[in-house]
Amino acid sequence: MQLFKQQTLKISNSLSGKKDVFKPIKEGYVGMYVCGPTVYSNVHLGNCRTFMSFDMIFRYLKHLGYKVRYVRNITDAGHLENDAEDGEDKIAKKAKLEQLEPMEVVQRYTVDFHETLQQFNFLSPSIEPTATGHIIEQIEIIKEILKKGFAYVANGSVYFDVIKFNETNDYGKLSGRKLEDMIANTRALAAQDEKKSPQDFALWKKAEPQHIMRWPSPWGDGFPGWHLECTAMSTKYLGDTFDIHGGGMDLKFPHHECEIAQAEASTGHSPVNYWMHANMLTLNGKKMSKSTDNNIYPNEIFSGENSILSKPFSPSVVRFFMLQAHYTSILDLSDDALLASEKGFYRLMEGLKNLETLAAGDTTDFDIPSWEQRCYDAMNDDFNTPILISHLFEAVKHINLIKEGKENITTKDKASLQNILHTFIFDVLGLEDQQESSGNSKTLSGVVELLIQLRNNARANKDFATSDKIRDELLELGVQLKDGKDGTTFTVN
RNA sequence: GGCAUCGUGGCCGAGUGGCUAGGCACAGCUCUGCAAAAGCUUGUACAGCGGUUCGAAUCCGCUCGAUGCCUCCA
Repeated sequence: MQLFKQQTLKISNSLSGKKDVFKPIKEGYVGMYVCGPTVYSNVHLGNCRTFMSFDMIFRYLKHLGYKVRYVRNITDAGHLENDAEDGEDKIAKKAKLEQLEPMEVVQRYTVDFHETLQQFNFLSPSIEPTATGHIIEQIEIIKEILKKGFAYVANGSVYFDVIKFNETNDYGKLSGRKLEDMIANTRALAAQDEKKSPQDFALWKKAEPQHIMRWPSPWGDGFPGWHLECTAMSTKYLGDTFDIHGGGMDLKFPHHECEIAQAEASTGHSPVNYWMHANMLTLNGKKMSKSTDNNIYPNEIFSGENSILSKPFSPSVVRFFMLQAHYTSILDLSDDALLASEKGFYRLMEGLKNLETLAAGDTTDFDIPSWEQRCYDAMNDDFNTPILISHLFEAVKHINLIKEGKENITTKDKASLQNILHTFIFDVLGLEDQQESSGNSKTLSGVVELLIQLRNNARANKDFATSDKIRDELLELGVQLKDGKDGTTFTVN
């Protein structure tokens, strides 16, 4: 069952800039941390893509037999609007706006987040820590960084000293930036007096009297900086050095760069072996963003209530659509692309159903073991789901040929094929056959079967007016009849 | 302005120094009472211009274009 001993997994590592062979720190175990959402509004589809990519990665690692501890945080405090003096906490700002308690805001959007992810069939992470639950840990790290001399206190706030850090370490190694360039290109911001250098970032911010969310600290009442929470929570649950750290591409700089700096400053060594970045989902060719309103919410897609798409699309179709692109590529959402994915997805599900009904033969005209290995090869090559899906369609093609009587499969191979397909489609890709789960299916299929019988009787009597009427009217209701070699089947759209 | 990524056939989207991606759409054929479904076949694409090479869409350079980051964002 320890497939990882047979398969060589390669991962695109943003830190090395290459595809590296994955070797966990402790054989058989993987520690993975992914930056979760800031719960100050509903998750939009762009957010979901990142979490979906890591859900797929989590699933595949588990499938390979690794014991994975997957930590995905909830940012419920400390996320500043900007680093300027008037920096305001996103949660607190929203709370004032809506006349709610900050924790009420957090609760509302955390629930929304979970509900949305559930619809997409995400697995729960092993631990889902919150920033506010780890204030003590964050203060401890700040103390440690101060002790090492890489931070300074200014007027009740604590800042990370980037220039000092860069003397002994490499600030910018993840994002490919040089500190000199950054300094040369810094825009002159007003009210930066507290910071020694504009590149310095807050570890702890002093809370102004009107600030609602505040905690006591050795430097006075305040709240932690955004970058720090991920350092605190990742190292608390995964150790000072862990295997995989993931997140959206847009967090690479400065967020992840700062995480590296904080960890190296406090512990003296690099916190993460493999940095993974999921690319953006775009809409109208532009990145989805809460602040620019260029976004679409999952529920708007499921319900069809939006101005972009011609019809509703189910969560599995959306999931399939996203998995047809590699997670490191930018993907653009469009009606045409979703329509194409929807048809493809139904074809895949249809193939799976057809497989169950195949009659077994004496031989198999389809090299299943080598095909299976190609499926693994695709996933081992940096989780290449588009290639995996193309292989799945290859299997569908064979299934249809067998159904047509043009190829054969033995009982044993049929079971094996069924097993492999189920594993990849449902366990690894996390897709769901939503027609199956749509309830009432027993009644419906009974009724349709009856109509099929009536239609076949009519056809036998050459009463094509009746048979076509049954066929066409069923189609209008969304039931498509399919005349095959061994009788008639149907699908519901 | 700086850093980075990308530019693939009608659309979406993989990939590789020389050999079929795949899905959707379109066309022809097979099957069918007719369709649909399914199967088969065809399309010969890799932004432009140079260079390296026996050979490049794949490596290098330049040009053009797009996007991301540089300020909050997955």
